Amino acid sequence: VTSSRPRATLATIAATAGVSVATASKVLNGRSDVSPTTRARVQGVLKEHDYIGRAPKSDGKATVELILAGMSTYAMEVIQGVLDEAGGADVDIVVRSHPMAGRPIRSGRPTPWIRELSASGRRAVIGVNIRLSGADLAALARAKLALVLIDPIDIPQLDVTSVGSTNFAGGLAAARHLLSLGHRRIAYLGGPATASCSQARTQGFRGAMEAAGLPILDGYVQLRDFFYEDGLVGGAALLDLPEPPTAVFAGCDQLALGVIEAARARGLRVPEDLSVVGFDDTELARLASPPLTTVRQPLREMGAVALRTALRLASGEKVDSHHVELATTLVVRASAVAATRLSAVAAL
Amino acid sequence: VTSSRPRATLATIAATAGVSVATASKVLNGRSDVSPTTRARVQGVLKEHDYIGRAPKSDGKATVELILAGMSTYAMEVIQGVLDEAGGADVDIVVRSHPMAGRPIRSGRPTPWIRELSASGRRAVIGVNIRLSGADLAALARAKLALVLIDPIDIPQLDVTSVGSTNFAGGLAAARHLLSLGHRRIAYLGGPATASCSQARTQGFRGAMEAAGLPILDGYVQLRDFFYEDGLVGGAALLDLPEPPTAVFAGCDQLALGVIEAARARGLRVPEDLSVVGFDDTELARLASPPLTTVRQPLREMGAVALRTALRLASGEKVDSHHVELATTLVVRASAVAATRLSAVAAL
DNA sequence: CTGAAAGCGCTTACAG
DNA sequence: CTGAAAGCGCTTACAG
Repeated sequence: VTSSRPRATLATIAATAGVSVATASKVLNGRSDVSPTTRARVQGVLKEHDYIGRAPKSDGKATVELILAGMSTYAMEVIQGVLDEAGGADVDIVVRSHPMAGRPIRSGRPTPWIRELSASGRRAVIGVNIRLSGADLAALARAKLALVLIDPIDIPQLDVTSVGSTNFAGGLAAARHLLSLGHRRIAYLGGPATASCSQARTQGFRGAMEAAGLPILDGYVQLRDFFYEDGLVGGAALLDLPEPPTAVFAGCDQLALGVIEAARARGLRVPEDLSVVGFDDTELARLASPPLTTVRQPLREMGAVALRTALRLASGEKVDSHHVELATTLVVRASAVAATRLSAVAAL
Repeated sequence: VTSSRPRATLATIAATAGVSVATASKVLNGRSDVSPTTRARVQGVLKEHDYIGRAPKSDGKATVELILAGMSTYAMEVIQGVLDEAGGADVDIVVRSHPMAGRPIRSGRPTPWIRELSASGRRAVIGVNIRLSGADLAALARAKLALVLIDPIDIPQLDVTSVGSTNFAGGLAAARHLLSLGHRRIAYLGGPATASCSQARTQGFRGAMEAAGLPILDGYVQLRDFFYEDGLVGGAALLDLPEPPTAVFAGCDQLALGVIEAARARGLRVPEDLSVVGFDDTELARLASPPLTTVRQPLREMGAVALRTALRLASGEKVDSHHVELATTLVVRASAVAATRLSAVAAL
């Protein structure tokens, strides 16, 4: 774990392995005319020194790696933002998806893909909805790779740069909107309590209800995951309550769509019989029927900001704040309307 | 447009420009101690020869470029498929989005991004929903870059490798499904007549109707673009017909969602009052309310096949067929149901 | 199977 | 401002 020795050259590799440069070169290139023992020895040294060959032509385009916890309409917007910014900044973006990257961390060793990364000559890396262990962070630092996290699962840490959005304010705005529409029986269907963005939204909701002096009824807060299926079962649970809500605030658009479908399956119409507000404002919200009223996270802008920040970090600049939050805004479409007299009265 | 001269070396550049290698090197690296005239001359020669420097170390991971005509849930599925396959094949994928790349072609010069591409040492390129001019193709060939197109806009050409899906069979299956449900007044809302995939779907629809001995009523075929907004206005046009359809087959999922929303805006329920079938089976279909019955294109598999093919091409292998089509399948969900007695009777 | 030697493509310190 | 010369990091044909 030497912090910063100069890039290893074939000559030093050869010397360390006690062979000629010619032989080392043959091993490197997988030629067949090398004895197995020699080959093994040289390969050992090669690996040990993290040999990566001659420095790449510097005038080649910089490339930054974009790591997704999985593909989704959410990820799609972020990618779009990063790509747009990359076009202007003249950098290449290599995308990879690691479905495991959002899961809890076990070991103390860096995740395999971090090792690969250090050898690949990237300028920086951007992680979306990802969680990194201390070992990962250390490996990245050792490889001198700038890192920016978008909407990190864990609460923003001092030693990682991250960009998010104002989730608390967003939760507040969603609940207030429903309140201002005259709803009183408002339920919340949220994502996992372990994700920091999710916690903030939940507290925003609670805050608004409290400020309005309204109680949160029994069973009116459901915390699951962020998927459509969770919306389906969470929505069902809410609608099957003895005293069902007249409005549901869902912690993301997929959850909201699940609620809408759960309502439809019960013969309930949205927004006539049930108002629904989502969160994110991905493509899904615009294309839903009815079009979804939702809290917009500026995902494209978040992608663009992440890339700009990563590039700045990579060129050695200090960054003002290790965490920035872009503003969320309420986008009013058609899935939430004024509470009917009936339901408003029923709530008294 | 020389077909295949060896990679230019600095020595030949210098000779052509009538300077020493040292001077050429200085120009290449942007050193200041070169006279403006000399610099200009050398730069001219550099550009003329498409100078790209020493061949990159071959043992670095291969990287292939994925070019999208734009970001969408369709593109998202394809990316996912390419990424999955890339993980196994150990190649990096750099993604770029060129919103213009699907537009009609004007000039006889290669598109700017093709020029950049040749210098970047990619192993191959995959284009999604893209159209390439002869000049583009020639530039790619000159750079010895393998190319595979996914769902090309133009009819598959002999000199480009492409992968698509059985659009005609898909169109046929969609229409037959509606027919088997007892619908008679079936309309078609399709994408642009200029896209070959779109033409095939349209003909599939016509074929099924013809085989059933049913006429296609006046105004029952609407050809627009593939966007949600087109579904909205196309759906409106269809529903406002004096004799509106009882079922609509839409040429893609976004169009179908537009139709569903157009119906909702008129107080019509899907599927009770109107059956809708889509095409593609992107995320949108699964998450729609009601969940969309649609013709599935195996977009992930298409991405995976495209990458495998591109890699094979890049390593000099011949490929059996310059165009392969993966099978489409009808996915029955909830947006299309049996025609009500009323509408079935009305159609007689 | 190994390595001395020639060579390639490039860069850089330096003399003019 | 230019280029001859030395040098770097690597590869390859070939002698042993």
